Amino acid sequence: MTPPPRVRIAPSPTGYFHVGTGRTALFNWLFARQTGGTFVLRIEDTDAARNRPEHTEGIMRAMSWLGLDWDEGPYFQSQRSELYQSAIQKLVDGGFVYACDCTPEQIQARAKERGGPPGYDGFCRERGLELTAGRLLRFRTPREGETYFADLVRDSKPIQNGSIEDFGVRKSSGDPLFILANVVDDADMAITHVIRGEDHFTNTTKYVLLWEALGYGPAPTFAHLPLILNDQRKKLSKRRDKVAVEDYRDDGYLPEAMVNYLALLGWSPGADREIVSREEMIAEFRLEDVKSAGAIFDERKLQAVNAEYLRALAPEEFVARSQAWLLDRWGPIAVLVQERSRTLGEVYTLTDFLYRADPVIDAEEWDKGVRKNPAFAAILTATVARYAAIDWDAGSIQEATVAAGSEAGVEQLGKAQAPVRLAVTGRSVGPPLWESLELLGRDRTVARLQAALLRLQGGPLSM
RNA sequence: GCCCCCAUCGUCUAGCGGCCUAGGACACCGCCCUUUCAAGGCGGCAGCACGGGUUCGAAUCCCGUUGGGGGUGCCA
Repeated sequence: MTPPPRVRIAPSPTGYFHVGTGRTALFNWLFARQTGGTFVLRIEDTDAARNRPEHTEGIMRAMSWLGLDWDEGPYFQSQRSELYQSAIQKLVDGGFVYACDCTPEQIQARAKERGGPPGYDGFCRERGLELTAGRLLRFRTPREGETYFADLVRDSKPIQNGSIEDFGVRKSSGDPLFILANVVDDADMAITHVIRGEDHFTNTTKYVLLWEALGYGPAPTFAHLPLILNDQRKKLSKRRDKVAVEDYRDDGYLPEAMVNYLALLGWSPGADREIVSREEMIAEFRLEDVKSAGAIFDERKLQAVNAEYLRALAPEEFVARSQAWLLDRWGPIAVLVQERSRTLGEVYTLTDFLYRADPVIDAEEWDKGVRKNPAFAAILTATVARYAAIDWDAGSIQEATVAAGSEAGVEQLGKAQAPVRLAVTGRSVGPPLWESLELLGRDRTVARLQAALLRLQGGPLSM
């Protein structure tokens, strides 16, 4: 009998939990739960520059929200350096690595000069540079032979070792590079199945080369999952796509619906079913059944799935869960409207802009605001531009609004913020604006400003 | 450029040589139900990228073409 599998999810702390990471975590989790295996959480934080403790909390919160409980960890690569150092020493002793002092510029320049492909050309391979600190260590990729790994999801064929460049394993700072830490940890944690995104497919050949050099025995089994794409068929990117799991949580999706939808991206329960319980997924999930083509993330379909889950809720539970969601949004702003409210009813109208898809625009106040402020449009245009480029906190928003105002020739803060307040909240009075915008979020704020500009274009005719 | 992967309705997918006149879901469009809007029911629109093979038979296997994606960092 083979021992139960050990799998892992290994996110790097980048500040949010990517839906692709969520799907990968889910498939690992399903596999572990189904086989009685172990699901390990490992934080890959070898890049000290990008490393922040609060990001790790975000990862764990998102995983918990999705209901993906881990059995071991979190392990932190930043706390396991002895392990990597001894692996590096092993590579040094075995003659598997050499020192390199080329700068990226030099490497690039040489590539350009010879007109060949970019990438490292092996310049230092035979220079016999001393393996001192301050120098990058590169893996001496065999020139002969080929390397192969089997994949449960997609076809893979042997790769000519000669086509693999001498990749770095230790930074000049002494810290391990991703590939090294990744291999060492998988070996140390006895990972049996590496289930990860297709973007790691090419890395896997290097992974196996390293694994063998370190004498770790049989390599794990691999399963490279199809990428989740945007509607341009490109890898989902933070810059232009809604990629953070927490954003979907904040928009009011149910975690069980999110999990169900994510499972449908690359896998199918078959028999013309789509809505399936967690238990059914655990029972029926097969890595071998995962599709190998990329899948576009379609929020409309997610909405439909979510709507089904919502309708299936018992009424009391629906009330409880929607209340909790409402409270989350409204709580932080409540205290800010206390001194502005004459009745509890007004508390609602002063804060409704936060949890409605679009603000309720009071036509009278809008017309009056536009009439009284010749720079109305100019201010909105200037804020749209500035809001895109700032940190999203109350202080920065205030600064940017003041700057936008003077750009539009308005020095009074009251006048500069009025159009923004009208555009975003629909009213001329309300809670403090900067905090309101911070809570509302950059995307929604900017979208409303743009909608207001559009509304303005039809404005003069109707006045 | 080079290496690798992928290819069924607009989108997510079922299909793993005959059950395919290609099924389901989302979206869209009708009709029914309904005081309204949803939900629900019924129906419609829409796809095997192309070209060669293999086979009695191909969406399913093979080759090529085209198209798409990923990788090509002292990021992970």
